[in-house]
Amino acid sequence: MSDCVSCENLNCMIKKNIHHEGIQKYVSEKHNIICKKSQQFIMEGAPAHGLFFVRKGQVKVVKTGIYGREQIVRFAHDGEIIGHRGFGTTKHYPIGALAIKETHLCNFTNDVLQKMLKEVHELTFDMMLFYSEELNRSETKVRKFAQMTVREKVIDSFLYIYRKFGQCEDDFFNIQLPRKDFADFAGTTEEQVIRIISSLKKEKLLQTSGKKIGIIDVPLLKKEISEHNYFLDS
DNA sequence: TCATTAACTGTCG
DNA sequence: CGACAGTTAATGA
Repeated sequence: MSDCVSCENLNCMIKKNIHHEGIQKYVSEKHNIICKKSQQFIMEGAPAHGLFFVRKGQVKVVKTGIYGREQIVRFAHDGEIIGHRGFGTTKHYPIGALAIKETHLCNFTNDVLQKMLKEVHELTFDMMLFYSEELNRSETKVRKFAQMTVREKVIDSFLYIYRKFGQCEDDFFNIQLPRKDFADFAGTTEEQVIRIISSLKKEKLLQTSGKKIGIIDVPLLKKEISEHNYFLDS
């Protein structure tokens, strides 16, 4: 349970490199944390105390905007890293993070992680790939916010959720999010999201049932935004 | 059951 | 397109 050897999460880069010499002693120093639904485990602006790996669960990463408006920076699930920008020279977390549903986390202090990265180079390489991807995503996001209409941003958000979390055979996302969260992620308001959802429902591209949302026709929905945007995997 | 939260609608600037 | 107000539906203590 606590040592990564028996961990079932194959997406985790620690797990991937667990066979390397010398990593074990660091792994034994990590902390296991269990967060209940909607529990916040990183406070924006709080002193950084390491980095979190999602072992199992769903997390949203949040940043408070200038007018007190909340922006969802990204979502994360099994195997992904949270709080990585608090690592290194940064002394405070620039973001907040909270569990969407019950989530199991592994926490490494900066100190332990630093030693680990200096020793296990394959892990360092995987970290670099992660940072590189993150940068790529945020660059794409800048363009999205600058050039897309609200409708396109909302659709894009749905496709992001679809890519990331998928949906079951009944065509509903494998994650439950209130409309407000879609709004905070797409950079608009809850009302706009609601309106776009109902118009997409009329077009038979989307379906809802209470809080559940799902895409009926993925290729068609993609077409809705690819008219103006050369759609790359963001 | 009541009280709170979330989903939706209409309107206005 | 966003902000506000107001109604209805769902949720849960």
